[in-house]
Amino acid sequence: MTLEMVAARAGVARQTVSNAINAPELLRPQTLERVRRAIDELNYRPHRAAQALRTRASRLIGYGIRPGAGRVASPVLDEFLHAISDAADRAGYRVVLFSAPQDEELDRYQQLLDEQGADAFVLSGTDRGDPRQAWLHKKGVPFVAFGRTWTGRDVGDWVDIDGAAGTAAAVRHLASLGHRGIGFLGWPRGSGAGDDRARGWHEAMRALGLPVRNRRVESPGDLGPATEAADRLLDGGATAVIAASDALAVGCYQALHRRGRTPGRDVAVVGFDDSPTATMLWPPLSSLAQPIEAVGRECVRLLLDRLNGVERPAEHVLLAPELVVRDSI
Amino acid sequence: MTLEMVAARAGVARQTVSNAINAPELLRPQTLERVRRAIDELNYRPHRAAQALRTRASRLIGYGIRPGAGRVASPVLDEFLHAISDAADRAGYRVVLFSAPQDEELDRYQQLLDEQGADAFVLSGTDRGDPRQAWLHKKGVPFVAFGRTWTGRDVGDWVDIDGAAGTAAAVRHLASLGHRGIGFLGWPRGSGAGDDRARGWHEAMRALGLPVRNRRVESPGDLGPATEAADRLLDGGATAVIAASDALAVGCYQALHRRGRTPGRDVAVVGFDDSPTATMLWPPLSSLAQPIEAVGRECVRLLLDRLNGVERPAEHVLLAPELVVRDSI
DNA sequence: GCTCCTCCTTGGAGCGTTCCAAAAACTGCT
DNA sequence: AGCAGTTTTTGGAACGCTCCAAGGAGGAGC
Repeated sequence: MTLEMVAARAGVARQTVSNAINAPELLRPQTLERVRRAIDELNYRPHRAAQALRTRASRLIGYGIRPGAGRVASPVLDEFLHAISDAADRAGYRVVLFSAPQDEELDRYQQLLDEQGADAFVLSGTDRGDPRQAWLHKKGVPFVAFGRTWTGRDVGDWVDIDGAAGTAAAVRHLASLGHRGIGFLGWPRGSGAGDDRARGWHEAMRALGLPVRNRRVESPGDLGPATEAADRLLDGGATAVIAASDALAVGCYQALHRRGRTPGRDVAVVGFDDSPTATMLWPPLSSLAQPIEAVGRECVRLLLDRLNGVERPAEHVLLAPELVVRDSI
Repeated sequence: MTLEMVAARAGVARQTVSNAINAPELLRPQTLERVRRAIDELNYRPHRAAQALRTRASRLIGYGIRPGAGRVASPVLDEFLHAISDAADRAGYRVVLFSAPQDEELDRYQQLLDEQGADAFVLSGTDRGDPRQAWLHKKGVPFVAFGRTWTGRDVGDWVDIDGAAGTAAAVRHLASLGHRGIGFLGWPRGSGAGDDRARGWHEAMRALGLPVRNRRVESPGDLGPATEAADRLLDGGATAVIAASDALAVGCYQALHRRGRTPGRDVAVVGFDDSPTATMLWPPLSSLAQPIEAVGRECVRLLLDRLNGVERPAEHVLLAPELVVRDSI
């Protein structure tokens, strides 16, 4: 099925059919109608490779995945991919996956560009000093990142979760219930997202005039270490705990159980991520849900700007997580 | 960067460079060497769209995702996508995502075929009577499914987790520890995977001469219902419980806690899926881990056969889950 | 030195689309 | 009806690659 065949059926020239699809305003209404009917009848769809060859645009968005990272990589990747793929689809783009082992990451991006296998990229799992942003920016390749580089010198568009807004909202919610001893159970300083979430807690506490001294603890790991860190908060008399992740919140649950206390009834606990685990705990864990769907949509929106040649300074979008209240409060 | 430019540099004809890449055995060693050097020096990579146009093959593998399904859709999708994308990459293929809402699913597959946006498909989330397999088979489109249709009339290749082998292994493991009252906590009859897992438990029990009467319960939902179902097993004196999923196993944990009993010490509990939640529970839940990575590799292996025109009857691969023993046993 | 044969290399054509410039069909006005 | 100006339609060329059939180089045999 080609343009030529549609053209024959509609009794017009090849180019006229092409125009009917790409620039319908050029056709006389009755011609357009005739061509459209032929397209429908034949169920014609343009051949993507031919379009790509001629227009030098693949209409594909590259998404590099780091093999071996396995299930720990990013628990939300799944949903994020759904979201960007869905949003891209609506704009006529598709997401193509490629493997990008960390040691030859940039080479793989280069390869995709060389073979014109993608017009743009979506990055995720960005961490402090990720080289990809600067590299892509220098090459003038459109891209958007889910996550900041935390260097303060971001050169491209990004969308991220406003961790600070999330923890701050949790603080305010807990304070409105009468809590004054609200602790923060986080990771060691140095990680961008971790520090951000801690900051939100800290600022909201100060804004409310609540004491922060000895109310912040750091856990180097998820299970045992988190339990010990939570112990310190509880020893200090905290009546509520906000954790930087659901996994850390589980540590707090353990610490409470060991003391014969019950999350929710005795001490309020709030996690972060709203992972599937949250509803499986008892009592169900309240958590800050990341609006991943919205992140994906925003990423694609920003990317489409670039793909359409819109000139504007780098845009940064922060989306606030939503506190999902369950019985742990 | 085109073939022509590489040819100019190597002092040969365009076609010779193409041969150097696609049929190196046709070239005299010294010519090949010369061409290879030119390719390296210029960092040449064939333009995928041009290749696709000429060879009528996009070297893309389509993966349809059902939008809106969200995080519940498939907890393992993430890892699976990594695996197939990685394996495909090694064979020069890439995975392209497209949205396929359930109500117009086949149309979307058709669309991709019409625009030659993919040469083959990987299906997942197949359930009883999934129409996609038969449809693709009729059209002669290469595909492979992660999961059976459970109709007994599968027309194409598939790879699946051997649920029965998993639960059977769990039964044998528990029996070897001296358990005789081993219960099965499953879903209502009618789901392919659920019945399969129940069957493995049933057959292994009988093979070991252990009683199955009143040892199988069904839970229509995850949390409350699962706890009640587990209660019935415990009332019946079961000393070990094998659950059809980690979520159900959590129900069993609840039932035990309510009775003041401890999983592992008092009653052994085994889940299925080895989800991230398993390690976050206390005590850490033993579970049957699905070899998703291997499933992905096998899927791609089968698919490549078809893409390379290998003629053979449909092949079905069953991969056994691995029992990950933690403190809940 | 010539022919014949084999092995290697080459130019032309075409995949299906869009760009471009030119032709054709209209329109309104004399 | 004829003309200029505008709108609509058209055919040729090109994107970068691989297929195909034909050309050239080199070696064996006379």
